[in-house]
Amino acid sequence: MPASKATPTPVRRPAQSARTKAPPYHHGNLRATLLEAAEVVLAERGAHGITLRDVARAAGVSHGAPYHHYASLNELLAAVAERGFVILGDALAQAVAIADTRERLLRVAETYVDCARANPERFRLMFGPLLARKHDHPALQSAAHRAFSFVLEAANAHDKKHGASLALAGWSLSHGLSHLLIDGAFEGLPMKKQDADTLARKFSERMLG
Amino acid sequence: MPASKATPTPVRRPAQSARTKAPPYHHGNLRATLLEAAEVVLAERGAHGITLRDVARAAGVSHGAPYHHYASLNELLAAVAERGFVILGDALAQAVAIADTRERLLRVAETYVDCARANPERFRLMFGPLLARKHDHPALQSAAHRAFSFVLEAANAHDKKHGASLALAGWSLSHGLSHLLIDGAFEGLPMKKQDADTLARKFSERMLG
DNA sequence: TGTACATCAGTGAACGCGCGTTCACTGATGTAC
DNA sequence: TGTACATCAGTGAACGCGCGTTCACTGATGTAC
Repeated sequence: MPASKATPTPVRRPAQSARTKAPPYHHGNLRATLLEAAEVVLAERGAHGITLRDVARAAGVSHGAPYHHYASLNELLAAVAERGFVILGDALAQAVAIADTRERLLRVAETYVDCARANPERFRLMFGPLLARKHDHPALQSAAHRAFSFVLEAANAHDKKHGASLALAGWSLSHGLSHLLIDGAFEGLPMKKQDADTLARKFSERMLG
Repeated sequence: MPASKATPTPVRRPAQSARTKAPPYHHGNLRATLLEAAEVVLAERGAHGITLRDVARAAGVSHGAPYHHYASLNELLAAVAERGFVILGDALAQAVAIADTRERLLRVAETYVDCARANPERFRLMFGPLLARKHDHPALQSAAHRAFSFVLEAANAHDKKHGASLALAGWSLSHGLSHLLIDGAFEGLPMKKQDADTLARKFSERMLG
């Protein structure tokens, strides 16, 4: 951390932001930069086609450099998935900040689907094979658990008696809608473009009666 | 097709079933055998880890042999996905063969989820990147369209006015439940094992009111 | 029925490729004194 | 402030690997006559 040094430290590290071209040595922020680069590559190539060497290229470092920050490609991907759950959790935390419990549930559904559509490949990664082995990735597991808990709590707040069942049903609805939308399964169906944005709310209203 | 020959044809092709060890030449049924082998490898390794060479090994032929039947690995995978939609479509065709339109919808949901849980990796393959490029695989596209049509029609039969919306909502519900179940997202939640079998029906009842 | 021959559907060696990972190295940094 | 040195975090060559695909080949089959 060069910033902790009190002396002026001239132009040795010129405005070392993540977007600046990386210097040959002591990047200073490579761990975070790799995570960002992985998101970019993921969005381009998909979880199937992502490669450690691609990520290193995108980050502007040699392909050996990432091993100083992540033990393997799998750990980097787990970090991306974890970040996805953190982002989803943060978005849901905002969504539930409303008194009306019915509207709260509708907003949870909307937020969930929006999150998936905003970054489809990351969404697929989050629920891919990594999640099945979440016990190997504690940080991923706890981030996922946190995100899920907002859904469960919102349902419980709305319906104390059948909260658990409502939560899983609503979650399933949002999750399935997310997948079908990003997979393009609805293509060819008579549905206007802007309708897609309102489906989460409409379907959830139907479920809540 | 050796079977079309009228003469007895002694023991040259000894009980040539798909399970018999393949003879070195002129397997006779390799296209179908490869498809079966691909399903086995898919279930073991997942869509991510499947390999043409693995499939050839599982089928008991050299790794060059598949090219006489499928132009590429991608075409073989498309054929597996297509078969998945055919199977799903057949199951749905049976499910909708009941007069009561409400019960019909409940059975569609049950069947959909059962199909996914019976073969999770194939389910993932069916809705994976191949589906997005379904225009390159007409047979896959039409099999998928047929399967989807059962869902849409069942909803229309139950509710002429809001059929389209109900169909997509019910489809989303079943699809999301399928994914969450096979991804193990519900693990750790207070839910008895046998409950999973009844979720599709319960959630759909909630949605239908 | 027998024979010649075209075609079909396998084999297995070979190709180039990009991958994940390792490793000896080295330049940059921070710290003890 | 200056110097010696340990440590950090890069580089880039190298490794072995399995992959998809191609290709010359050959054994088996079916057919024309």
